[in-house]
Amino acid sequence: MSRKRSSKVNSMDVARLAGVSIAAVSRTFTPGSSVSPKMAEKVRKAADQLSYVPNSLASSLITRRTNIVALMLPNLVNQVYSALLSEASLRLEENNKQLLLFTPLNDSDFDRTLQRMLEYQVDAIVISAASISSRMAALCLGRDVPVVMLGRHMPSLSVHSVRGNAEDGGITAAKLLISGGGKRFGIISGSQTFTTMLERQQAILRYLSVIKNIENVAIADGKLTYEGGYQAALEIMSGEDRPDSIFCLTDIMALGAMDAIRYNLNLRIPEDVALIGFDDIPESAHESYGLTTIRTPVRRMIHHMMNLIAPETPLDPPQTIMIDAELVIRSSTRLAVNNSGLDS
Amino acid sequence: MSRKRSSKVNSMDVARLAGVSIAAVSRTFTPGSSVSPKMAEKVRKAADQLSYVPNSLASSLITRRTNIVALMLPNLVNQVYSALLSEASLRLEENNKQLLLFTPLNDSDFDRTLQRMLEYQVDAIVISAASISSRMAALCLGRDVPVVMLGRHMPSLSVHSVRGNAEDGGITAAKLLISGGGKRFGIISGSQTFTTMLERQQAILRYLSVIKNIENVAIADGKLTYEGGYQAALEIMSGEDRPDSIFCLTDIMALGAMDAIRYNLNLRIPEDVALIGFDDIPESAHESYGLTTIRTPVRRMIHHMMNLIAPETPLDPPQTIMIDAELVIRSSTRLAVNNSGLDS
DNA sequence: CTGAAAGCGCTTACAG
DNA sequence: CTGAAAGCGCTTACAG
Repeated sequence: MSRKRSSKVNSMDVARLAGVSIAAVSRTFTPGSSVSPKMAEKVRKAADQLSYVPNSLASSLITRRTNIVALMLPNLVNQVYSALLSEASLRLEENNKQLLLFTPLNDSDFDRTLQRMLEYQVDAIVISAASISSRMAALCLGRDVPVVMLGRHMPSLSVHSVRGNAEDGGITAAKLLISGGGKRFGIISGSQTFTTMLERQQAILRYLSVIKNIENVAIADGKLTYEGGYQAALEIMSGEDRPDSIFCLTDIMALGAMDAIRYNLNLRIPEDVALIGFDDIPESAHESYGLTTIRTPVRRMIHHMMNLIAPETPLDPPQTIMIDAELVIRSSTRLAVNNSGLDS
Repeated sequence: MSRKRSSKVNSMDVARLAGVSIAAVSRTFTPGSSVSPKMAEKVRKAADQLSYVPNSLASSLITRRTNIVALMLPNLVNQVYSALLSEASLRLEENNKQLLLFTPLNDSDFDRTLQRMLEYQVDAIVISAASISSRMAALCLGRDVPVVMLGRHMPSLSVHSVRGNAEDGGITAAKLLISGGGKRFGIISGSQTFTTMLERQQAILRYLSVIKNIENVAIADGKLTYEGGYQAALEIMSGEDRPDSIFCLTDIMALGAMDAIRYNLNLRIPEDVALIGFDDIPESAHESYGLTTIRTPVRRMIHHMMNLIAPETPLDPPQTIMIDAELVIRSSTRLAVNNSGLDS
């Protein structure tokens, strides 16, 4: 069978047909190796004839580089993660690296996932919105594989991290809603296991409290989904002191909240209620929504990630890269009624 | 340095510490191998002590299985692909397989991408909405790696394929718009390089023409994006014989079209114009849209894909699995004015 | 159940 | 520039 023969073609077969050593065929397929054009020509011809495909696993065994980077994402229902993945895939592809994707089912098997990444000898590990034990972090460090956390910082871990400035983002959001005349505030929050959510919320609450002396803020859990945001909005808006301004800790929840407010509660946005989100997912720009939001700087995050996983970048000391918040104003918020909010 | 030592721990180190052979350590880490509990215990202890992580690349060299399946997706801006990826990732994870992701930049390097997949010795190749040369298909077949195309069928290729029934979907959509009283029709189409788009469009046109004798259908290219759909809708609606019914070959374009119709043209949906999409992405269910659509059966597609890439499934003969269209009625279409449309 | 040995397909000093 | 040889870290008949 041609099938059997074909599946066994290796560098020796090519070498034999070309009448050269296996070192020669290895060299012609290794950019930068010293082979005469004549030799390379012979080898390539033989390789083509046999449909030879080099085994990168075997070569990785020796070179100790796989050109595979592992990426761990919590899910893809939130478009931010799609965007992160998409951008990472693009940049990696440009650099001839492969992306090995992991989306752990339950939060509990992060460490097992990490273990599998190491078994595959990945060159680097990128983790978004998930945690990792210090034991595993040490293991990665010990094996010289860089780890970068996206959108989360764990000072105790001594791994790289890249994230938006949640503190700054929260303050910017708070300033905007206040400047728009906001008096009563609500927050639709997400799972507290995501530190980013916590940081955003705390920044907002602190600003409201310290600067504006506002203490009673309605908070509801939007569960990081459209439906959750929808329900959370209904909950928040059913209270006696109905908010006129709502912070949604992610855009996807904000979209749900907007739909609930418009179509279930029949209120106007931003006249009756102003909303601001976080992330800037594509849908937020749709004319149906026009959500004002604090953008998650996906491209810049991936740009820094690429630098951090480069072999030239030392693992130690771990770098913490913080990217400034970027406000995207659309139509879900009110214009400043005066300058007091923005200046204070 | 502990770093250096740690990065060199292999089965020999473990064997030495445990006082056994390397075969023994290999066996304790290979489920189903015959090792006495006593031996396994000794080995595990030594392995833990050294933070040993087996090198799956080395073992793949011998077992000829990597447990890696390669997935090629055109992009992630369309949420259908996110859904496909998400579901595939989930199912693969459950089966202890890894997902190696490829998103080729230009259509031209599909073959090069495929080559790289083979270099990594992936167990299977899954391709969505992209083409592959017959040469590469033969190469995969020759190396015994199953290839399954998602949402596209190429009879000439002799690889597996799984897809929704585009013909049936197109007809279902046409029937619905006709039953809703549609008289003048428009189509917002996508890139013709995607056979699925072509099939949907042809099914619609054929049905309109053959069954209803409707020949002049306005067609505009929506470029498979929200913005493209928006522009295409403006274009189609600016013609003299303004359509009262529009087919959008993907939901994402339908969303753009809806926004254009409502907010730019100030027309009502479905009273002035009815729209139907294809895919059923999450946004289509949002209350702001309520898009009636023909669902792409993502879960069932991935389910079949998993079966097709199983080692038990023979590569030959290639299987073509066709999944029936599923109509999801929401509020962007009109109710049947009478039975004539649905019955004919 | 266990170990010694061959070998998976490649790369890389080393010597020429 | 080229080849012979050692070796990357593992698995698997084979013999005991």
